[in-house]
Amino acid sequence: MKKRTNKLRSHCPVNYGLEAFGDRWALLILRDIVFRGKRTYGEFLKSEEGFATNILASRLDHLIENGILQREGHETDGRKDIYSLTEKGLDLIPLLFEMVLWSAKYDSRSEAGRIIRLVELIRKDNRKISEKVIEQVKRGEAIVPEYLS
Amino acid sequence: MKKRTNKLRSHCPVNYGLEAFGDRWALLILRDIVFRGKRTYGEFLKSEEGFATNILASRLDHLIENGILQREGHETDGRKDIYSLTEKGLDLIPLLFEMVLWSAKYDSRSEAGRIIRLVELIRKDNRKISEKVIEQVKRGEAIVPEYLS
DNA sequence: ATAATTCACTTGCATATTGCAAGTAACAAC
DNA sequence: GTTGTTACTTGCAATATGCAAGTGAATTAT
Repeated sequence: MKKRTNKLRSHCPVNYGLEAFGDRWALLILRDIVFRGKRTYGEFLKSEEGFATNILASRLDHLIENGILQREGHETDGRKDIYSLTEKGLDLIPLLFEMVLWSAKYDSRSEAGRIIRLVELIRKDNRKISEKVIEQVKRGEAIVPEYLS
Repeated sequence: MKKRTNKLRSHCPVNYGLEAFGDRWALLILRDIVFRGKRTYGEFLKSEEGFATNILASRLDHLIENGILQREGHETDGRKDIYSLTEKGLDLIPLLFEMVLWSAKYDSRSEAGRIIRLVELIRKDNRKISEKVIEQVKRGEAIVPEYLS
């Protein structure tokens, strides 16, 4: 992916977002934090899409550089780091949710079928459910279990 | 970009979206249709981010293959094609708007500063303003002029 | 105390994508 | 019929992707 060189292609808001998280992997990391409560490199590695180790490392760094993720050492295991969303990252939850809505509508085989209740809540009031989920994620919770059908 | 081979990495809704439009150029095309009323290859080419001709062609094809864009011949000029959003593509407007909100908040130099009224309307009720804008875009209108400060 | 294992990467390299510059075919203008 | 425009395609160099193997630090097992 294009390395950030302190010079954006433009300051258009869509472009800004694309440069911050717009590739085929970055938002999957955010998804795994929000939906599954994942926090470590090893957990992220175990996704159904199959991250390459160097790509995962590169994307984690990119998200940190863009202020969307933060990294801190593990409490008791010096080998591991813990990744979490910053405020800036948490504010991407409504956008993730719009993706869920869109895909639930247009992918007939979507796994969104397993969290129908969440999809309904997003459709009803994305802003409201996002605020609730932001609090959950701040506490380190995974939201999928609560909504599984 | 990864060529679609009739096999998605997964049917996760976030991944589905990423495979449909998740690279650094595709959503800029949608932006130019929605915000600027652009319709032709030549108009898309003239963006501040600077599309490469082969990349633009490739992304247009990809969006058409994914049912997000449609192409029809120009009424009177056989050299040109007219691109427009399908229903599936129009349904991405709320997501584009969430990107605008997010970037307006986190990019201190954001051009979103020029469409403050639209940003306020999105923040207030994204779904509502999106429905209005979808109708405008269906009529081929560009929304930026109406909201420029 | 030492050896084995785990975790988070890095590295080398083959393959794929990106994007520049030039070129092409169809069409419009003159 | 000639010239210019539009939407691309092509060739190729640069860059990114991703596989497989390897590395260092830390943990666990002995």
